Amino acid sequence: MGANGTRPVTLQAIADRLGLHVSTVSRILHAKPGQGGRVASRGTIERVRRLADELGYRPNPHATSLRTSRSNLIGVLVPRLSDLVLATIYEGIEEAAAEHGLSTFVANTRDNPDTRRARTDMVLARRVDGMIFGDAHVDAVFLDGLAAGGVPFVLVNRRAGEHPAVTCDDYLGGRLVAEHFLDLGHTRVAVIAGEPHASTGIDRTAGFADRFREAGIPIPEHRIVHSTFDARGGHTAADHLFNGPDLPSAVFAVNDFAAIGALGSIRDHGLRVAADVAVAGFNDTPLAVELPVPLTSVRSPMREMGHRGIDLLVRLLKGEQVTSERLVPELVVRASSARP
Amino acid sequence: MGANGTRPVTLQAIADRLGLHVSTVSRILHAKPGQGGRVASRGTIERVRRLADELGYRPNPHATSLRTSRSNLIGVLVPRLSDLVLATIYEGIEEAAAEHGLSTFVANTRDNPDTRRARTDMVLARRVDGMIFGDAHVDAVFLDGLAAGGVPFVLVNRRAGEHPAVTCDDYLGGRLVAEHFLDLGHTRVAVIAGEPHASTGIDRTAGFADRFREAGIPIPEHRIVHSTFDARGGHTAADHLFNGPDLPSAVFAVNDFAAIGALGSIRDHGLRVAADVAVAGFNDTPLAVELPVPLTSVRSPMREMGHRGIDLLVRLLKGEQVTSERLVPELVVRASSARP
DNA sequence: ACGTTTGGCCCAAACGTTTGGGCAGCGGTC
DNA sequence: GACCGCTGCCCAAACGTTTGGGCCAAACGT
Repeated sequence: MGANGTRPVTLQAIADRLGLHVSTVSRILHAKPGQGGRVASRGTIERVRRLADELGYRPNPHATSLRTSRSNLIGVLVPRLSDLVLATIYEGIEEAAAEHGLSTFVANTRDNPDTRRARTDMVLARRVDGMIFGDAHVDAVFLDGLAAGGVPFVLVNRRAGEHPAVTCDDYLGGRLVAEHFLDLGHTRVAVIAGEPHASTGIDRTAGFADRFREAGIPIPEHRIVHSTFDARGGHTAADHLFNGPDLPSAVFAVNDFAAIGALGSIRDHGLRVAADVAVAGFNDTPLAVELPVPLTSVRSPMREMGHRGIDLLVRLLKGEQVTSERLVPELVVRASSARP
Repeated sequence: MGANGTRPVTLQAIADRLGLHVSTVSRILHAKPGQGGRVASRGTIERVRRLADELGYRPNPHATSLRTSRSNLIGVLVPRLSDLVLATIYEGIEEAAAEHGLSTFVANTRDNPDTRRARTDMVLARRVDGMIFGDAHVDAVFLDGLAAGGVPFVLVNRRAGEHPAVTCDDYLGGRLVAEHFLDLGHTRVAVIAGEPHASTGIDRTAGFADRFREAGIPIPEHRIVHSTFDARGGHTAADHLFNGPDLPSAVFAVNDFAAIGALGSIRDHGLRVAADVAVAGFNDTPLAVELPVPLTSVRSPMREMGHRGIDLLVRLLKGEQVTSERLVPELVVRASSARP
């Protein structure tokens, strides 16, 4: 644009100045260096290239998209960008997209079906080439519908149905924490399990619970409590646990922020972290290490997930067959789960 | 789109089915209800409208943009979305943009001039109608150039030069904290001042320092230390303060995350928050209240800033004269600055 | 009965690209 | 010297909209 500036320079403008046809200029500026057959004479190519960047030629993406019906745009839907986990994943997506010459379009759905529907429509109306969902619900009915409609997409962070997804191996992550708690001799453990529709929470909880069951210590239902993925949700859930008669000696929160909320609750209940109750989180956000009692957490490759998500989508758009990927997590032990 | 799906329905398709001309259909579907002169007969309008949404007509934005050279796209640049403050502001931007029928395009610049330049180019190449910068540097040379180029933009969060900006009244925020520390009787205070190129850090620090100077207690240079805006940066800066011989009794970090990092440092130095050293942050992020020692902080209307930013930009795009806005902050006192 | 207005619609150009077909001229082969 | 295959370029259509202008018929005024 440029209200005061010169009109943007077009292929036509370049062609006119050089006495060439617009199509010739188009081919020249288009041909990737490595391409096969030469498209014009050495000299012409040179002149066109020079003039193009002397004039600062920028192809008009709308014209291109109109003509080719490819927008090089990717729509990304996340529950909320103010969730550090998703924001970090999105940073990975953006980086990788830029490497592929793609631009991304991100929208918050708040994990709310109506908003998701509305935002998806908006994004689709923009004629994106494909989508990435970071907010999948395990019941994949929405996504099934979309897939049936022929929209190419991949999932990140959460899996759903058989749709291609890049996730952390959440089940394994849960097992790692369980293993650690078992090592410490904990038998009365609790889980702050996140939202029931998110595969992350489900799988992390399942891995954790399975490992304890294998150790002969099944976790009673009332010690597994759902929550939102933020500090406040973790606080509320932990209140639930600590108001009951059956105090846990260790708590696994499936998300660092929920864990921080749990720390708040523990404080409010006059208990001491580690000494009275061990706490572990998930994702190993940068905050974990800075907390007054540093937080044990499972490191998940968030940025990497974004990268892989784009890679997967790009392959999908090329028509390749793609399969889900599961990245491996790593337990980082800190003072919040020190040996009592 | 829709690999398997039907071709998207166009104006032409609707026109053909109804024996009308495409231009007629265009006008009908375009006319906002409240518009003046009728554009077609009642009956025709009805038939077109009905068929359009029966077929699920979606205007092709590329064609529209090509024709009108308006994209209804806004480019947003932020240092990093994984900074909760910016992510929250962006959520506000997105909400407000959606209300105006605009879509937003966000990119991370990492506060790095080269990346900023590159991302700006990319966004401009997409022919956005306007931009919002959340990463302005006080030396506005980059923005001056852009403005000279005729690109319409506004700033949020940080101000720079005379460019229209929506900010928090950071200076006032700094004063509020100073006032509070003075009330508590602190005389040896320090500031973790953020990055020297960000107006937020500068103004908050200035407000704080000015108030202390007015109270006859100028703050020595060595107790004002710069830092990045994240936990690690705050930690490092605080280490600086607490490794010296001249221990402060109160620390103002211009950002909650830096404050959290300071908490980590205080812990490492065997000091107790509040009892030994008071701490205050800025932004009142949701984490502040959950910390083991809840954090005193200045609440800034982040989401609101996003809203106002879009409003300002929209007015600017309409050609109106716009002026900067400064939203008022509020001090929230918590245990981290309890009376010793 | 005859000009003039109005309602309702169509025409065509334009926005900036991409791309399948051409069509000259030129160097070589038989 | 007829033929072939290049090289280097041009032509024109198409993508889906928007929009200034026009045209026809009906309604209106006197």
